[in-house]
Amino acid sequence: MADDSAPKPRIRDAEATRARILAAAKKEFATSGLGGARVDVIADQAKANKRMIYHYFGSKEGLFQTVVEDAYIDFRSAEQALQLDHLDPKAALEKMVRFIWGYFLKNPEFITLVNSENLHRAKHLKASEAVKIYNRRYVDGMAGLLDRGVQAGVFRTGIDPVQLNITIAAIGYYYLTNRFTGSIVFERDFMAKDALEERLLFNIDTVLRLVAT
Amino acid sequence: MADDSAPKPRIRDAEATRARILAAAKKEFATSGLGGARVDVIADQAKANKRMIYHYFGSKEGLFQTVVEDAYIDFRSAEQALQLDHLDPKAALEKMVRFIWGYFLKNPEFITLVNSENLHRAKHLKASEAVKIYNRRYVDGMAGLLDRGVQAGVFRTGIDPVQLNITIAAIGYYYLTNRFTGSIVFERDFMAKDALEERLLFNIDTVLRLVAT
DNA sequence: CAAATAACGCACTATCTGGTTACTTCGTTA
DNA sequence: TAACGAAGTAACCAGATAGTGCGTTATTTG
Repeated sequence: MADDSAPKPRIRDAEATRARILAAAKKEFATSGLGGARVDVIADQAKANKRMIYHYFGSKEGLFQTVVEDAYIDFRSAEQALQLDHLDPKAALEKMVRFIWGYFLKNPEFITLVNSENLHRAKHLKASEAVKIYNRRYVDGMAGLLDRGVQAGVFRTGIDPVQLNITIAAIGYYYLTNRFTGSIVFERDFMAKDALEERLLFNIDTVLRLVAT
Repeated sequence: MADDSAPKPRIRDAEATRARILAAAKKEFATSGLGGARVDVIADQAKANKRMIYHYFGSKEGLFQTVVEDAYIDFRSAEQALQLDHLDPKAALEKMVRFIWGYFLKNPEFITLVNSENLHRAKHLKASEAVKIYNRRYVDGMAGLLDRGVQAGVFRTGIDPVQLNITIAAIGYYYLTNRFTGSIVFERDFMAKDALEERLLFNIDTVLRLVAT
């Protein structure tokens, strides 16, 4: 491991090079998918040599795997940082819906990476124990939130936190991942400011009605 | 156009060859995406010659475009055939949710094709006027259904049929398209019979609560 | 039945692509 | 400071890949 606190800038910097490759790969894989992505393009964009990619990641698929795993962990980490405990259950749930929507909106690569990974039947994520751990913590948090709501008499009982989480993600994810075909077939601009705001409010409403007593 | 009622089987059959290519292409594009799909594989699978693909469709992208457009029209056509008018509004809406879920489940290629098309920013669907027409008819149908529900006093007013339709599709689509990563991170088999049934019921509940007065 | 038309297929190519070989340069430390 | 390992690079390769040129054969039609 490199010394993060090294004061003098190094000309040779393994960490930095690795990070540049990862950033470039994330972009290229997100834009073109695994099959469409080009290793040469990634090397160029990273201002690195193609040989370095194979040095650090072994293969194109190895690189893809790292990109996908990192993206997943980033997402769940950001979620974890939300601190919903001190909010009342309804407010906490609304904040969660807003957060997930905002994350998808600000990180469009996340969505296309997840799509790519599912096209390949999640074979790159299978190994990752880290992803499971992060997710368990998240589901527990959602279960706790639902319990609090039931105690407070504002949520109904018997809601599966996993189903609820899937639905919260779904109503944002689907709208955004299919914004191109959606804008054509429904003949409206899915990414217009008003349209985005309208969708978010509709989604908050959907979720609150779903859990209401 | 070929004569469908031709009594004697033809060795040379343009229609049939075209259809075989289209079917093989649908499968290959759905499995590997546009970038990952191989023209040679499509030709093989179609028991046709690669030359025929270029004869009928001009290019790999031209073939992809036809596949995507056909898939879209198939979906909306099936939807149109539902005949919801004679059902009471709640039953009709539930039938719609069940239909869309069932369609996604039985036609997994549809989902991956739509994902691919959105990865490419819907550039292949842009030209298709047919798709828009089919969709308009569908949205009108949904609007009519909502109106009927309001008249009958079972649905609330002010629901945008487009938002509702997006949500109905979303809660099924997301679950199914992300079933591979979902099964890993949530540590349950998304495609188990029980899990599928549970998800469908959860979704019907979600939609009925969303429109309830 | 002859000629035209359209379906079909072989064999080829220019280019691309993931991956590698062989080498140089830098930074650290014994 | 010598020497050793790690970072970095350019040139290269074999196989793959989208796309074609051109000839052949079946079907239709005047």
